[in-house]
Amino acid sequence: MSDRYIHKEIETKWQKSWDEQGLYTTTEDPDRPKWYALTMLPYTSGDLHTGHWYAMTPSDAAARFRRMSGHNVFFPIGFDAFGLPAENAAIKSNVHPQEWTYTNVERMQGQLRRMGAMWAWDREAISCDPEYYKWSQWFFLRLYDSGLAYREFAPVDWCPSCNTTLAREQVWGEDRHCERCDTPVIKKDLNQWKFRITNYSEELLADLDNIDWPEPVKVMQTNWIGRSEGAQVTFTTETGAPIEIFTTRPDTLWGATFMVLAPEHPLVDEITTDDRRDAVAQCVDQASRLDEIARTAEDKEKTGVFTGGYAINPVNNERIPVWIADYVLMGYGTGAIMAVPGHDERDFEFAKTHDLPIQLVVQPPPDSEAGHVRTAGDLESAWPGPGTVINSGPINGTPVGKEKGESVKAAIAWLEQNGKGEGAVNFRLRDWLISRQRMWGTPIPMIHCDSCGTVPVPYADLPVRLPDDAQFKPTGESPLNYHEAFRYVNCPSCSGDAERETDTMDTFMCSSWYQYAYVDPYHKAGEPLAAGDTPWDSARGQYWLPVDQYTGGIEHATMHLLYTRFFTKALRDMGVVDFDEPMLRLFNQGIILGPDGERMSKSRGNVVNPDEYVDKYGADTVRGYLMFIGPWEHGGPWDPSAIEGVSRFLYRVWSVVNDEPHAGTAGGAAANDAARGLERKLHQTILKVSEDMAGFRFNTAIAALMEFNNHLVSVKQTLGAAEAGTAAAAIWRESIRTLLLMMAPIFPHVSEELWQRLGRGNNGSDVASVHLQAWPQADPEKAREDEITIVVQVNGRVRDKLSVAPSTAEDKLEKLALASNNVKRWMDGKQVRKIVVVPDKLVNIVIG
RNA sequence: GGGUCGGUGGCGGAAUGGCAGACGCAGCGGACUUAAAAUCCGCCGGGUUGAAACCCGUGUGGGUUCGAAUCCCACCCGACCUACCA
Repeated sequence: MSDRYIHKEIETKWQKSWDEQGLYTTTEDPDRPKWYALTMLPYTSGDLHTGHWYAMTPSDAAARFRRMSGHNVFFPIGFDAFGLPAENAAIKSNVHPQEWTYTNVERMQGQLRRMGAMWAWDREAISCDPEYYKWSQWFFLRLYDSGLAYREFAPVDWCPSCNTTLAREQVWGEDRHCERCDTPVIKKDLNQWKFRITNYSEELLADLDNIDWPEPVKVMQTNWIGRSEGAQVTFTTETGAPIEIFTTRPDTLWGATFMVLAPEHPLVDEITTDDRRDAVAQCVDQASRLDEIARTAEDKEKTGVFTGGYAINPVNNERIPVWIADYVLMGYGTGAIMAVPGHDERDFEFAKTHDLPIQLVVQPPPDSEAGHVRTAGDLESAWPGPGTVINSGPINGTPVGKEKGESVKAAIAWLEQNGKGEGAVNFRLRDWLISRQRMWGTPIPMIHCDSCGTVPVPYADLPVRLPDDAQFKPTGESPLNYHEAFRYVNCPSCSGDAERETDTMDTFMCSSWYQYAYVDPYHKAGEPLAAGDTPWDSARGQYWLPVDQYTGGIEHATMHLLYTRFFTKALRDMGVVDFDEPMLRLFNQGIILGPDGERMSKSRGNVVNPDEYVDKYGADTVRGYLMFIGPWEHGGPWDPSAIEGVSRFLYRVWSVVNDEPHAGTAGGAAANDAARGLERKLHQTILKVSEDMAGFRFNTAIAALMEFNNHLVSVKQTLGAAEAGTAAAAIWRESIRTLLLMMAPIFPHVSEELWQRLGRGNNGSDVASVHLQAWPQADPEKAREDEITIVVQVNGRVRDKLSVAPSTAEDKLEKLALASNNVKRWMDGKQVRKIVVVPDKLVNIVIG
């Protein structure tokens, strides 16, 4: 073994040793408080990139810190293994997705080991394993039994490049593009399976108050769920058909001068008069193709056509025309609106474009910018603001507030009294579409039978296995459709000819419950399942669940993080778990950027390969560098020269701890002073680093460790060579041991190596691992300064400094300050008006 | 358009009401070396200065306070999210 720091040697050595010692095997120990630390699982892409290192190694440091602080920590790892890239690779190079996936898993396992993280490999779970997905299927059946899974024929979002439908959450941006390939989606009418996440809208919103999650995620989920209060009102067509509408402004019902239906609205056909049929058909057609055309942001002109039909406004029996327009969305509310052009900007614009009547029903306050408005004709734009209700029969004179208030309440009360409508709450959240027309996913365990209808696969028959020999043709239909042995089965109910569902599940289904799978992966492997089973060992689940600390990127705010919350609430209602939320605390790390400050991407050529840097500097340096860049939640650009600083730090620590100092050069008083100074610095550092580690502030923790090491360097010749048995020698030794303990979570390998060298007995035997040691405790008495600096200000400007003992009395500080020559000079004979004394900090003398 | 977060040396950042710039990178000077690398020591916001003292300085303008990078108001700039949501 070399006396130099050779990272490659020690990192491989200790990774192997920790494995052999079983340092990170999981045990349920009821005598110790548990801590479930979870980092978002990687997809089996084939390569662990810098982003993974940035997400995972600080997570590991936090978990290690918890462990040293006395918790029994569970820090599992696994793979999200189903999904399109595997299937696309299969189409391209004719390898089975399974082969592609497991080759990648193997490679990534190796890369993950190089991080030196405390992964619980004994609880690894891979989502494409049949013993994993049989439970995904079990969950599907339980959701189906609970009425939370249903099949519906409806227009859905389709990605023409991925050749599959998508959930609403996977359609992003103004141009409504696919979340994974950026292709704009189109609409298709298809029979698809959905989960009733909307049953939990209210609870998903309310429970955000009970979890310690970052505010941005809470805001994004709140907006996504999109709760709005208002009223449901029934209009009637002249032919007698009811048109339900939702409005947040029932107080403006008397100002409705026309109605607008979404082009896909089921009543469109019925209400359209013969003379308008061609124009309406053309508009409907155009709307259905709208998503195929890349819409420009400026093109906001409201297009629409008159249906020829009329409806009766229930509040005043007025006959108003019914239009269709694409600014009304079938997916929100009821797909029909009352248009109040006087007080809604979109309606106003539409009315102006199509020359429709405008009615004023809220008189703007005289002191407002619309104070001059007396009639609808005076309006230059809609007035959505406050005022007084006018032209509205029974609710005339009610004040309209800036927020929803009295006028809305009055309108709802009137509607309810007269049976015309009622108060209602509407959500933006849509049900979760989980069908995918792809092969590499969990088969949906359903069978379609001509005589029995849709029949669930019996629990005992799970898993419904993916065939090993499916053909991959990008047809837009699931390849399982073309696999006869898979597709044609007997009906479990009547034994007649039947067909399997050939769509597979969204991979977000697998990750909605993976935190539970880790507790006891592949539970009941090889055994038949029943509805009453629990998907993991109950004792293990009781001990570990729920997740105490989750870490991961914010990009999952309205996908995975919403789905897994829904899933947990559904499981609770099925009696599978007894808590409401899957992850009690969440931390979002930032994004690591390329050296140019841009997002890393192959096309930009700014991708940093972590393996290269691990080879050059070692895993400890890469870990430390990533944590030293700045606050973890900020992310930031990778700076190839700044990593040198962390590397140098480790070499300096190595030489401080490992290299013999030159023969003693100082003794007596000098050594005693230096020892007292070092002891103080040591305890101050413990305080600082403990706080920072607990708060994920790794950057300042590392800065404190560096500072402490610099201090050690400066006193090494004095103390490191002190005679054994002296107090000075004892403090030196305690200091370097404690430095290694504090470094262990961030720099696990080099800390272990130096810890062993330091502790090794005369016979050369190893001591217990540094990672099994307790986190050091600071003694505030020892951290206390003997002498502190008090700043003396005159009119808020620093004019002098005093050195005094801590806790010096205020009046004494005041006297000392006034006695200062500098202060006298600046006072220049002026009157003292006031003296502010902040104990242990400053004295400010106000003159003038 | 709406929302959230942010703006501090050449750079990453520290300080969240009390000495602005901890820690590190880059740079400059020096030691060691035949030389270079590595390492070690010193300097390192601007003005002014032989040096000290002093003055200016945390996106801009105003306010609160004995005292503001930090709190409040308005504005400018940037990042991210979201968007015809009735």
